[in-house]
Amino acid sequence: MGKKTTIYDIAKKLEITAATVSRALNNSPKISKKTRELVLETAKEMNYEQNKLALALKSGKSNNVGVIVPRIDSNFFASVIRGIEEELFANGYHVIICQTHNDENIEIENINTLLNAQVDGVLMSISNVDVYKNKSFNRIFKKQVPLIFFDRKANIEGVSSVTINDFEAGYKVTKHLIEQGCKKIAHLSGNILLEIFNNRFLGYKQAIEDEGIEFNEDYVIRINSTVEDGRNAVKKLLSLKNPPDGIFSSSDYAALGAIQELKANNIKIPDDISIVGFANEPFTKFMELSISTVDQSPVEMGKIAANVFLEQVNNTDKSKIEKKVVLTPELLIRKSSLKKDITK
Amino acid sequence: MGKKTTIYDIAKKLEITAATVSRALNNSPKISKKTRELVLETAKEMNYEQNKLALALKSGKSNNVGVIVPRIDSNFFASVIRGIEEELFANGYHVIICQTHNDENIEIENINTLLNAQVDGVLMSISNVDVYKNKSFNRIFKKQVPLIFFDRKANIEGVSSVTINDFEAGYKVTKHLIEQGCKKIAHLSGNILLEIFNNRFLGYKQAIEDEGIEFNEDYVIRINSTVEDGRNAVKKLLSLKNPPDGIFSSSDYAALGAIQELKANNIKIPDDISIVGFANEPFTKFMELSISTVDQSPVEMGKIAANVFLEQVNNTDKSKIEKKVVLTPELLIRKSSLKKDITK
DNA sequence: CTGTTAGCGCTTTCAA
DNA sequence: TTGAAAGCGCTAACAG
Repeated sequence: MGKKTTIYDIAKKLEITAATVSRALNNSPKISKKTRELVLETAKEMNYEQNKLALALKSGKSNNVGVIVPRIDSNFFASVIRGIEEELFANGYHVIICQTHNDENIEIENINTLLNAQVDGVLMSISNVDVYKNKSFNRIFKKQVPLIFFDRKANIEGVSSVTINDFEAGYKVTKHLIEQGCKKIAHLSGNILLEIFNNRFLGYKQAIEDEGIEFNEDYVIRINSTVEDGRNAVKKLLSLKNPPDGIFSSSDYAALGAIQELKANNIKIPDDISIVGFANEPFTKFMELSISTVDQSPVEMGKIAANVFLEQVNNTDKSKIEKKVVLTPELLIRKSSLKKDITK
Repeated sequence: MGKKTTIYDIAKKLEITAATVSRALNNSPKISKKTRELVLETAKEMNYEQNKLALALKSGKSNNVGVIVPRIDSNFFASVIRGIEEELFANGYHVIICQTHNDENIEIENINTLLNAQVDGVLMSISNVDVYKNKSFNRIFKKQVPLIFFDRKANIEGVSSVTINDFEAGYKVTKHLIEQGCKKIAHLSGNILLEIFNNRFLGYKQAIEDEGIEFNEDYVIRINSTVEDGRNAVKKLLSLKNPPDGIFSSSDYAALGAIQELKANNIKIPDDISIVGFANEPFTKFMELSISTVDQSPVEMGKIAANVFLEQVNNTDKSKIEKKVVLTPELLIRKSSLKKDITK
């Protein structure tokens, strides 16, 4: 009962050979209709189930892909994974999840164990910018396992990636704030070593310069994407001799913290200070004072990353495919940055 | 370069046999210190990496477990999965994610493909109450693959589960509303066929009866866990000749919709109507009018489910382990149900 | 159309 | 302490 039936069992029963059974099961053309039906029938009778492990060992394809993210319990990453899973499951792949918690050692370990498990590909959002310099990381290239970055990528030649245009996002947000009448715009940034944060910052900078506003170093505060850091950043900003009248936060959570702190100081939003976040976390929409933010279409990002992987893995000829997909961010203007007295 | 080195390669180089290499690599006691060191050394030199697939085929253990949830992009499920992954990765297992989108056919298909992939266990939150009656589902018992339910479980003898005490949760919430002075308490329920929703409902009913309040069928509305359904439910409630003064929603999203609709009708929360949700979704805390809710400690739930699996899989003797873990829900009282003029 | 054979990479008796 | 050989379950090349 615990023992599973193999193709040998059904071969023996039918007094044929395992190869024939295999052919029948796989709809090989070189088999008679009669035996095929017979095999299929008795296979069902005997509750035969294909052992994918044997197939995997034989073919060298596990039909598993690894997905590595900092953590899964953030709406953004969970949504990307949702997209990946939906697309890949439909193509016969399973998705193995790994979290790094932004720990470089764990990140490397994840890659190692995934490769040992013979995954057919790795989709990841890097935690550590320099991870690709690690020796273990190079196994992925040596083994020629398709690697696709999404969102937090490293810039490696020959490696595909799916991102949004963070520069454009930063530019759009800043432009929007300026159009709302803001002249002194602060920026809550993240780890500038990560491309995404650097690009958002560069977009911000470009926008204010394009509008003839002078760049002020004091207005740029580098923080983590947390509510608390957002609050602290605002404390710092308010203590400036010339505090800002607009804030572009690279994180919704920090934007939330900023709003809390501003309210605690009886500062009116958006009239005194307008604010825009980033990522379109669900709560931004639900607040009474809804928070303007940037949508990154994470589910679509996941689907596209999955499809880039599929292309790559199905690409038979030697030509290396390198695909850099850049999605257009969508600025969602909500109450936190929309002044009522402005008529456009 | 693309070809990976096997134990045969290193055996050949050292002019020993693959078996010896295997023993050296696995720290078998029956091997000389000298050859072991030699093997380990050249293994490193040749960049040897164990092929887990071969091991899996040989041993019948894949070191993968499947996790099946309705969808991954909800904070609750993502958090449970986070807990599962953290616990299982530390024990050498990989987590394969599957989503059902509440589609029974997909749910069955997920189970089938996971079993074919030879997972060592399945942790799931069921989408369809009757899924266990499906013939395919029974493969899981025939194969003796450990099965653990979390949150949305079916009541099957011999199957372990990790849940919260939903009855207690429903009871606590309702009692709290009564203590706040509510006398006419409505309940937004879910699919009553799922134990979790039925138990919350039963807790609710018990509480009002314990307090001498008459149960009113009109106050119980069965909806989906969405903002829109929450709004519609409130519309219905407000149209009653005797509308409620308190609402216990089995879903935070529905609670949010309810609040939106109440506000649209200029009804004061919590003074005119108090409201409590369920699940402690992040947004409930962030609203200006923060929403009272029930925390289910999802990360811990995941960790426990993982540990129940580990116990089960490591249990060598024949004795069936059936473990039904029931966690205590925590009522989080926030603004939406805390009347200022009440002094306790 | 079907059978024979070999092999994917590893572990594990059984002998030596 | 090491070697030889079998086998996990499947597929594919080669014969017939």
